[in-house]
Amino acid sequence: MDAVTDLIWHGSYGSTTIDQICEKAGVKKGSFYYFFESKSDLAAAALAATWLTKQPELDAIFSPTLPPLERLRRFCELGYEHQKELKKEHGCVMGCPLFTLGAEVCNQESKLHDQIKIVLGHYHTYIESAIRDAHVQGLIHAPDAASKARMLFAYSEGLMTQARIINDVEVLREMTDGVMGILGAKTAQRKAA
Amino acid sequence: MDAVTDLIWHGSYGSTTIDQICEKAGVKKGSFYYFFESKSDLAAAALAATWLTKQPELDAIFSPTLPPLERLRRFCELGYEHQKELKKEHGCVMGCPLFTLGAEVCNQESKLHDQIKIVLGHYHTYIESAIRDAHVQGLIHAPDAASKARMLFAYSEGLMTQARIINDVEVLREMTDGVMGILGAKTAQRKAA
DNA sequence: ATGTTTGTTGACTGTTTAGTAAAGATAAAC
DNA sequence: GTTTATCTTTACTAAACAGTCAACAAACAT
Repeated sequence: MDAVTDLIWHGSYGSTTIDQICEKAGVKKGSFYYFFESKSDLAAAALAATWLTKQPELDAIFSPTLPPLERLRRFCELGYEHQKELKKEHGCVMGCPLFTLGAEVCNQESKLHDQIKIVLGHYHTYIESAIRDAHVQGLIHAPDAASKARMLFAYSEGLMTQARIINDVEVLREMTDGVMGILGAKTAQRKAA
Repeated sequence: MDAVTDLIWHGSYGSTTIDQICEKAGVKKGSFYYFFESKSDLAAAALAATWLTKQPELDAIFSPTLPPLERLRRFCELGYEHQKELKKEHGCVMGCPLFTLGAEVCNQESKLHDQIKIVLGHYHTYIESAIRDAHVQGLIHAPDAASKARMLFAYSEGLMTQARIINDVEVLREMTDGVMGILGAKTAQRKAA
């Protein structure tokens, strides 16, 4: 699973072959087919496994005990730090694997596509919940939390993907300000003034 | 070129084979290699050709004779209408081929990647120019037009990609309001009030 | 008419790929 | 210690794949 994650992330789903996966994992193809029935099957399993390790981290960041805007700020900063590490390690900005992969396989590999939609939905839920809390607490004006969440989600994923395309992690430093700006939060308003 | 555009757009770059391209184009493989030296070469050429047909359209939308916010509004609405047509025709939301493809091939196919960056840069330029004009005319407060342009770009491309992933064109209807909101333009402020 | 350029074709090669199946290993269960 | 279940490997097939090349056709210039 680590092997397939690395290979897809570095290259793409389509450019990753089962032979490559097996070689990287140090496993023969027969073994592969003993556990998984196809590449998409493995990819979906790897996605689910990755999510299980990410979930506690995100639960901590989006803990309701934290001020809602602080949750979003940490989320943005974590994304930046994470990508920075990946760039150091792999030499290139990876972006959000879910989004990149989702865009690639959405019209083929429906099982994998479904798995991606589920995990992306989780991320969306975190964001929407933080926005709703922020609105209730009067920190921002966002009567339609779902709509604002879609905006934030599109922006953050778009920025991640842009960072990948131009291979520059520094564009992600704008994410916090960008998100706060979209929310009309005070930190950004103070800055604009 | 039409064939490769369709195939990549519907599926992905990696899942598109030269045989498929030739079959769809009604051409034998020998002819293909007479004009192009590889799949990435063809894809880059197709991108450049598509851009040449798009450019006049965008020049019209982003004409300096139009009010700058009107340019952006039309840009968003054109994106929605265009995707709606594509959905009718192909049965699925295609999103922005440049962005999807760019994210897929950025760590391989450097020539194609370069071509993508060039065309994406053009789009960026249109947006930034409209923002700068809007700021000068006092329609919005955006002293750093480049930064705002990056935001708008990330948001619009992110939303396009999201539409592709969830195969729903209706999320794009929010783009105009979203863009105006990010810009802090009056239309959105009025709505929020 | 004849040679030349420009393009097209089919038939081919060798490689990579997904996927299979039978034989072999390992270790726990009885 | 032998059976059984769980894995692992080797060796294979058949299809898909990229890429080549000599022969063929059409247009066109001289």
